[in-house]
Amino acid sequence: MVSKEKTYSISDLALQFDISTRTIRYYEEIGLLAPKRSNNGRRIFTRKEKTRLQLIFRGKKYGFNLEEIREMIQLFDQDPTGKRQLEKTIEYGQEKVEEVTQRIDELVLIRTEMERLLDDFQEQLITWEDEEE
Amino acid sequence: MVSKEKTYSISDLALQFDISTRTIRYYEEIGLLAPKRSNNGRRIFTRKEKTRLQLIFRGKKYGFNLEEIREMIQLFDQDPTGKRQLEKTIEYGQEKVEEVTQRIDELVLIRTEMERLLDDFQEQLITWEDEEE
DNA sequence: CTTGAAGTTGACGTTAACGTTAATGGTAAA
DNA sequence: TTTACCATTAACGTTAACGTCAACTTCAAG
Repeated sequence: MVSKEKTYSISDLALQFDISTRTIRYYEEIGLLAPKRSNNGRRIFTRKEKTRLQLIFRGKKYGFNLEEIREMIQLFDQDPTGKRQLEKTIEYGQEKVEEVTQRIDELVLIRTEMERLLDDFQEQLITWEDEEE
Repeated sequence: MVSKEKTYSISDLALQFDISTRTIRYYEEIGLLAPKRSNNGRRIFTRKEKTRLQLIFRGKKYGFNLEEIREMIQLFDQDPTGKRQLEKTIEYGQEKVEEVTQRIDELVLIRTEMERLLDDFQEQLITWEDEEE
C-alpha cells in the first residue's frame, strides 16, 4: 500500500495560511521546506509541510529569525539516529527550552510593569472624578 | 534649583548598552528618543533616555518592531493630561496588556511541546541504554 | 597653533524577508 | 485550438534597521 495521504498545491497552502505563494517558495529556497514534486515539476505539500509552517509562524511571532527557526525545525524533525546524536539533540533542546523560559519570564515582567502603570492611571482617574463633583 | 541630574554623552550610552552611536541617532531620527542638546549641538542623555532604551530593547526581544515600540513608549511616557485623554490611554494600555498575555500563553505552549518532544527522546535514550548492556 | 578625540549631519551601502514582474509550461474547459 | 488558469524559474524591487564613510565642528591637551 502506498499510503495515499491528502496533498495540497502551493496555492492551497497559501490560502490556508494567508500568505503568498512567493513566501512558500522562499521558504523552500532557504531550506525550511522540501516538498516533493509531481512529474510535471509542481510542488506537492502534505501534512508534514503544514506542520512545519505552523512551527515557522509560531517562531516568527517571537522574534526568532528564519535561520533560528531552521535550527528548531531540525530539532523537531530530525528523528535522531544514533545514541550520540540523540544525546546532542536533547542537550540542544534543553538549551532552547531555557531560552523560551527566559523570554516568558521577561514578558511577565513587562506585563507587570504595564499593569502597575495602568493602575496608577486608574487612580488618577478616580481622583479626577472625585474632584469633579 | 535647576536639579542637576547626571547626564551622559552618546558614546557613554552606546557603551552602556553595547550598541552603536548610529543606532542611537537612528532612534532619534524615527522619534524614539528626543535628547536635549547642549549649546554646541551635542546630544545630552539622562535617566529618562536610559529608561527608554531599556524599553526599546525589551520590546525588540519579542518581535515588536520599532513602530510598535514607539506606540508603547507613548503609553509609558505620555503623562496624559485631561480626563478623556487619560481614559483613552488606559483603554489602549489594556489592549496592549492583553496582547502580551497572549504572547505569554503561546510561548508557554511552545515550551510544553518542546518539553514533550525532549521527554520522548529521553525515553528513546533509556531504551537504547537498556539494550546496550 | 595643531593635533586628536569625540561630536555633528548627510548620504549611500547592506541584509533579511519577502513583493513583483517577466517569460514560459501544462492542462482542462469552451 | 484558443482561452484561462495555475504552475514554474529567474531576476530585479522594496522596506526596516541599521553600518559605513565623508566632510565638517568643538574643545581640551600638548
